[in-house]
Amino acid sequence: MSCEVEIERAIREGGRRMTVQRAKIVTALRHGGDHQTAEAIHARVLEQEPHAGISLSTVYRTLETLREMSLVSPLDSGSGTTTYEWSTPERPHHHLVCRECEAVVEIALPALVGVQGQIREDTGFEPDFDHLGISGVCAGCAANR
Amino acid sequence: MSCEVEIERAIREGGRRMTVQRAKIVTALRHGGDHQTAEAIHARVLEQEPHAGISLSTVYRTLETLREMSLVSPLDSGSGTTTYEWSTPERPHHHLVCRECEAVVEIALPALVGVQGQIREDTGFEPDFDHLGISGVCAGCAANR
DNA sequence: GTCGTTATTGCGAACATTCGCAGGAGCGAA
DNA sequence: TTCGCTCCTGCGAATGTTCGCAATAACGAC
Repeated sequence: MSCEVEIERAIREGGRRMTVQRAKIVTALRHGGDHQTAEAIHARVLEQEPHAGISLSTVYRTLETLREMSLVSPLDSGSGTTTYEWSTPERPHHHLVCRECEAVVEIALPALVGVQGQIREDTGFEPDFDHLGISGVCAGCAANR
Repeated sequence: MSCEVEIERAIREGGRRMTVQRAKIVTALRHGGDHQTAEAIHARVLEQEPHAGISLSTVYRTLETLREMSLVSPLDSGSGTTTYEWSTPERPHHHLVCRECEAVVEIALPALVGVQGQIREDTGFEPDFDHLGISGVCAGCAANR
């Protein structure tokens, strides 16, 4: 999923429509770096085109649509705000979110594939293990106690 | 942690105070079954004592306090409301939350202990793996597509 | 190009949760 | 028992996010 044209085609599949708003949100997401909040994406769109008049609701709805298509991954940072990043299936990773300082560390966890298989066999449930947000306490905060 | 007196002692440790509000919330939690929302706990307290005048903020704050003490486990059901259950360290389990029908299935995942060890070794991060909420799609919803 | 269907948008209200503040209450010390 | 410190509470406002609705616009069919 490297170029905007491919994304447009992906959006059209399944009866979805390509709109100017969606195009702008996708561009903002892809050029704005990782872990952006909905508010930040909204601001970025308005900044580049002040008369665009895009609404925050639309940003949220588009992000939800893109998530359904596995194009973006939300990350609940624990502090009440959700951040979003463009999916990178070629580089699967998870996030360790510190409950105290809210730092986020990326980590690859290939061992989870086994757990995923176990869940599938035991229950038939298909877990979303491609982008887990794991909360806990980071090394720094643990030392500070 | 079987009886209210022990809980009271646990709360007092660490400079916390035992209040009537906290006692009522603990009772409501322990007698109200699993996976209650803050609103439900609040309602249960008021129901048993209509003149108690306990506020919803206090319910949220008490739940947060109890979570810090690992006495309750929150579960984000994905639909925007969080449910709470009394911790059962003697019966460790996780929750599979279906993204489509919101059904919740409990599952034991002893294999996660290995993953926990890997995270700890690689990063020094101490993950909260005692009560994970794993989202995905349940067998029924997967079949219905 | 025009038309009709219907997905999508913007708006404002609703929702669940958190926060700031001033008053009240718990608990240790005397 | 009283006192004082400070933790806790209730209130109302603020937060981030979702929802309902009417208006708009995308896209396939002709």
